[in-house]
Amino acid sequence: MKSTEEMVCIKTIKETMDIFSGKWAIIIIGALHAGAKRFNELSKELGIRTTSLSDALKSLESNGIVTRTVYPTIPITVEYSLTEKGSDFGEIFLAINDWGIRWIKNDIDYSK
Amino acid sequence: MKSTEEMVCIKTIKETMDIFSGKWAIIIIGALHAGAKRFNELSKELGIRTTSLSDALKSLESNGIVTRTVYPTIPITVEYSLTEKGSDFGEIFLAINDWGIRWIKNDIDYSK
DNA sequence: CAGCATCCACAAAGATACTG
DNA sequence: CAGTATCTTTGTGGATGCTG
Repeated sequence: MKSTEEMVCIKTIKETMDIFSGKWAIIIIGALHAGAKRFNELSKELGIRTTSLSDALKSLESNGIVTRTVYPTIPITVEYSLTEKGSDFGEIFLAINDWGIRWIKNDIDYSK
Repeated sequence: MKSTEEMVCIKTIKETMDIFSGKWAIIIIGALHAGAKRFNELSKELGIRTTSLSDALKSLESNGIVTRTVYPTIPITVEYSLTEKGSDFGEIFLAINDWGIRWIKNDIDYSK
């Protein structure tokens, strides 16, 4: 399906952005875009408090963006990964990333 | 420039999202993507208070996303339009719109 | 018409501490 | 390890009214 100006719908954009509002949603999706990660991995990599991360992941899970998988190890291991819906959002994530590379001037370390 | 997983940079994403955070930034860009609009036009079309709109437009202007043009009519007329930088973000806006059409179920009225 | 000033409400995020 | 509980702080947006 191709975008046309005629198909642009403010209401759809609003609802979509509601899902991804919040400081961390898109960052988390970006981190998971490279592959599944565990709770504490995300917390450390992104520099986000466990409280905020927990809230954000719950919201993303309820919206069908991420999947939570529990491994009954001791101690417990929990892995988060993108659903198809979430992975499909990766296209947007990459577009944002590209835009940032084009227009934001900073010392870019692609390994971070 | 093409995106690759290796070029993804969390820091860049964070800075980019800071520019577009807030409830209205991306909505406003979407509205201006179809062409320049005046202050009150935006306010009515988007259902946004003048205070919030004013703040959002100032932020976007300071980040080089929109241009403010004043026409010395009586009463005064002010028109907002996207800069090249802002217009380039339209690609992301359309991607978000497409994603919403694919995954958000609602009664879509493309004329709105 | 295009805002600004002011006040208020609420949500989101940070800090610290604690648990199965 | 993967969270939850609680409290505090901050920020963003809404409401109302006024001005050049």
